[in-house]
Amino acid sequence: MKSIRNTVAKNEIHKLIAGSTVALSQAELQAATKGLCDRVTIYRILDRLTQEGLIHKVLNVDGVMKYAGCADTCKAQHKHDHIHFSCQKCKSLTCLAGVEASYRLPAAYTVMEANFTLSGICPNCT
Amino acid sequence: MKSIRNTVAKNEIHKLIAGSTVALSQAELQAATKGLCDRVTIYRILDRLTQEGLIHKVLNVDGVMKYAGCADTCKAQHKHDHIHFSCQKCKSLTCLAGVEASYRLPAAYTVMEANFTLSGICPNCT
DNA sequence: CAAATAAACGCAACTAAGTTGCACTTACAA
DNA sequence: TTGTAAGTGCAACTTAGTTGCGTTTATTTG
Ligand SMILES: [Mn+2]
Ligand SMILES: [Mn+2]
Ligand SMILES: [Zn+2]
Ligand SMILES: [Zn+2]
Repeated sequence: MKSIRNTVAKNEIHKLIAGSTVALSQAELQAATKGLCDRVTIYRILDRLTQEGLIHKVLNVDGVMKYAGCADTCKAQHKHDHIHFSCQKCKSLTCLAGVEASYRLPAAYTVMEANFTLSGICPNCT
Repeated sequence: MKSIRNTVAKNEIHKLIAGSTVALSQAELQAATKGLCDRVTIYRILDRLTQEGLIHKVLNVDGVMKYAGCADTCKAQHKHDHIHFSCQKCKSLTCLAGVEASYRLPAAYTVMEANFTLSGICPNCT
């Protein structure tokens, strides 16, 4: 059984993501931590936190991966079907925690994951 | 007024996209055309076709851009709010032309574009 | 507390997608 | 037919993400 260890870098990065209202990219985390650890280490920490179910990935509209903290309600059962919003002005990517999309697609499709992202102007930039 | 010219490469690539049931990436188009033109040229052709409103972009779940033909109904007014399906087995990305998602998000958000992609198993792979 | 060990890390090298600059070629309008 | 701006090829570059490997360190166990 491969155990997962706690390290300073991991805790710091988890705290940053959990305390952020917007999803963060590896580059943003690296800038925010300024030499705390190597960039490769950040990628590996993000993988671990994702595996542990503490954060979830969101692909931004520019193709760059961002990471957001899992909500409290997520602890019971992970479900990340909420819509995300990508602001074209401030470039922020936000989890719209409560907002889910409904759709009806032809059967024969088996859905395993949903990736819904709207882009436009966020409230802060209006 | 900058005009847009027709070239062999452009026509060939447009035909490939228009005749495909799935969205295609630059790499896939390059493989399908085998030395028709440089890879940079493919990127530039894709940009032009997009600008002309003949194709539209779809970001795949792996962060790679794919391109799909615009539907006939699209000629009246472009609107690409339909859902896309990304198959985890055959890696295909399909426009679900008729299928749109409905959602209700907090006002104060101004939506300009929608990017809805479901992933799972497509009918061909079931 | 000390030693063992597997997880975590740093660094260098690599891949893959996409972009840019510039000289050369070609579609097409005049 | 010819001038010219649009299109192309090639080399170089950027940025995100991955991999291999030798070294460090958190945690377990005696
Ligand atoms: Mn979660
Ligand atoms: Mn269209
Ligand atoms: Zn989210
Ligand atoms: Zn589409």
